[in-house]
Amino acid sequence: MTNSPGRSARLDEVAARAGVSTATVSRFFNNPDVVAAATAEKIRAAVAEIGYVPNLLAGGLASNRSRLVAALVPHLSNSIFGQTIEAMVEQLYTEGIVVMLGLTGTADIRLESLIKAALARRADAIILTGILEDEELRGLLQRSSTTVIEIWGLPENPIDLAVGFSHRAVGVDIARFIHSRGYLHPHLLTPSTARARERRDGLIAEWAAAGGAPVTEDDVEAPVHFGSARAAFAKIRRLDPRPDVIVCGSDSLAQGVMVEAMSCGLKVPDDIAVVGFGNSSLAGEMRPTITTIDVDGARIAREAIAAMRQRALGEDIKNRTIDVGFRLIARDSA
Amino acid sequence: MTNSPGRSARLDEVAARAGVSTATVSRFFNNPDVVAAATAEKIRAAVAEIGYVPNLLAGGLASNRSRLVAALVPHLSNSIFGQTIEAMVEQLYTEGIVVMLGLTGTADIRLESLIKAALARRADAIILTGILEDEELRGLLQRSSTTVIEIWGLPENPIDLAVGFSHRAVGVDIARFIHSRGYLHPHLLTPSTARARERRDGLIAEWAAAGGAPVTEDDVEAPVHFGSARAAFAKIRRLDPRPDVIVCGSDSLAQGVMVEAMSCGLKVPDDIAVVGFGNSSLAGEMRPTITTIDVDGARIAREAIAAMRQRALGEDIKNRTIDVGFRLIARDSA
DNA sequence: CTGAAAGCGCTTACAG
DNA sequence: CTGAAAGCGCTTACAG
Repeated sequence: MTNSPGRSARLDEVAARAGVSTATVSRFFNNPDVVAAATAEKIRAAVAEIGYVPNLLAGGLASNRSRLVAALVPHLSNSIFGQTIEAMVEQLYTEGIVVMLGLTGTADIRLESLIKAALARRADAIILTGILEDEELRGLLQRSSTTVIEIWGLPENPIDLAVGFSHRAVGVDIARFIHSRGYLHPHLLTPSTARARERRDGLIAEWAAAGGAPVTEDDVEAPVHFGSARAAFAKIRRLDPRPDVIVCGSDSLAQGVMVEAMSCGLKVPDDIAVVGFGNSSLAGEMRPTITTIDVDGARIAREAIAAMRQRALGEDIKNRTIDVGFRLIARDSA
Repeated sequence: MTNSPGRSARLDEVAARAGVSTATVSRFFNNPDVVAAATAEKIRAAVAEIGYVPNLLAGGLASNRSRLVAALVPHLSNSIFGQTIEAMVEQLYTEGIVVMLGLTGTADIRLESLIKAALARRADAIILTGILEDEELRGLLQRSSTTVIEIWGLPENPIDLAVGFSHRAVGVDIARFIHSRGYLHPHLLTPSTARARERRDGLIAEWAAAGGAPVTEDDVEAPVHFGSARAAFAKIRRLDPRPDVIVCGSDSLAQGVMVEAMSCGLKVPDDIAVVGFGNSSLAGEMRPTITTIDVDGARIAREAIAAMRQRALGEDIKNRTIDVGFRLIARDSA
């Protein structure tokens, strides 16, 4: 609790005060089991008296461990990734690892410089939500010793590790579901992202295979706003035959469609059914409740962290790809 | 584009290849204006050939600049802070500064260890959204050379710098607004956070001053879910006299109340009016649109970053506190 | 505009 | 269980 402002205490000052070597103080922080209880107590006291906070820049340089994980997502707001990021930050926090948040937006150039920023800080791991096509960047990542974990999707050729689920399978499941419920004219509202398009493709293929009538569809610019649904819905009303179920690329899109439909006097699901994606909290709380796809974002975070830990321990990782699956939750809206 | 996996290239390898000293390569990255064009070109080529990515752990240690800003917020999901975080990450990105995201939740212990984590990484600045009471922690921050910026609120005694607005003034403005609209029985739905309570206090004081009838109220546990509104609304219906306007601590709470009210056959605002807070995108897009308080989260981010920059340049900062204000946006819901 | 060299504050084999 | 010392990869006065 001493120290003049500006200069922070160093490890050797703690060591001097505790009457031990710097090596021992370092061990006290990084490998406490090996230091004797009495020694630890002296160090603890010295740390408290001096108000010592270790310099992890120096520590990271020396140990080659930054205790920093980079999480690169497209957006934060209205984003389904928020859940995974939140889970990741919370879980990593308990091990003293911190998350560097990178927002890639839709520009590839940003993804590139964010990856370099993460590499420059010697991030222990880089979590990627986007799909990285650039061969040069993939090579840069592979040559680095950093653990790279692609989450959310399930690339057939991962850069390093991957934790996610098959978006195509989601589309297939939704097709089967709406078919089994007897809907005849699905309309797809697909955000302009690669993953949403995979789901769309799966749905259309399965729907056609089941002998369904042609599907109508519309794109919605990502990131999706609650209100993107309005313009989309106006178009839908003019369609002939009018769709009897609208499959939305996100829950907030679904919610927007429902609010619009209901404010036009239509009943959900009787006049028009709606399916969402993501099982955000509002899906269960909207009236009527929203039929959607549940993805366990916290589990994705857990599996990713478990993989990092194995890597850090130098263990061999058998499954480079982990499928966490998903669940279709049938509620009132469809 | 060479290098075996595992070991990354060093600055001296670039220097050797370019035929210059390490000092010059370092200047090329950090102070490019001082290196001759021809020299710069040689270095650029060497960097590309080797695929060099600087080690910012070493750079930060040597220069005492981490290029890391810590942003500590309570939550990400359903959070009004997301907007500010997003703006901050985006703006800092252009200057090569990265954001460490800390989630403080509601436990003070987490705030403490997150502050220490930020200090340990020698963050160039620490952005705090919560209110920090702990004297010891305040002292630790003040003794450090880190710039501390409290955002969102406007403490009368800032640790260092503050950028935000008066939550009490928000309450006062809402009281005046609902009074001017002729509402008689406001009901307050207040999330259990310090800031929401300041707004509540301001509203109640002003309402009383204007001679209004006693206000009814209820607390809602933070973080507020879209559906927290349901239970709250059930209680409201039993109130006598029944409130004619519900002042909600957030837009999603307002939205939840509206959905509930409408599903009970009540008309908004005729049977019951609703006021939100935050002007999230859904406020303008809900039907009816939501009367709310707009806060310019991006501006908060901008002002905070401007302050950091002044600090970094060693300039004197005249205003330790910046009030960015807020606006009441009257829409259809009240 | 450029270079030689000291220094930033830790960690970690190695030896005991 | 502990210590002496080399080393991690940069930056930056200082001198030219």
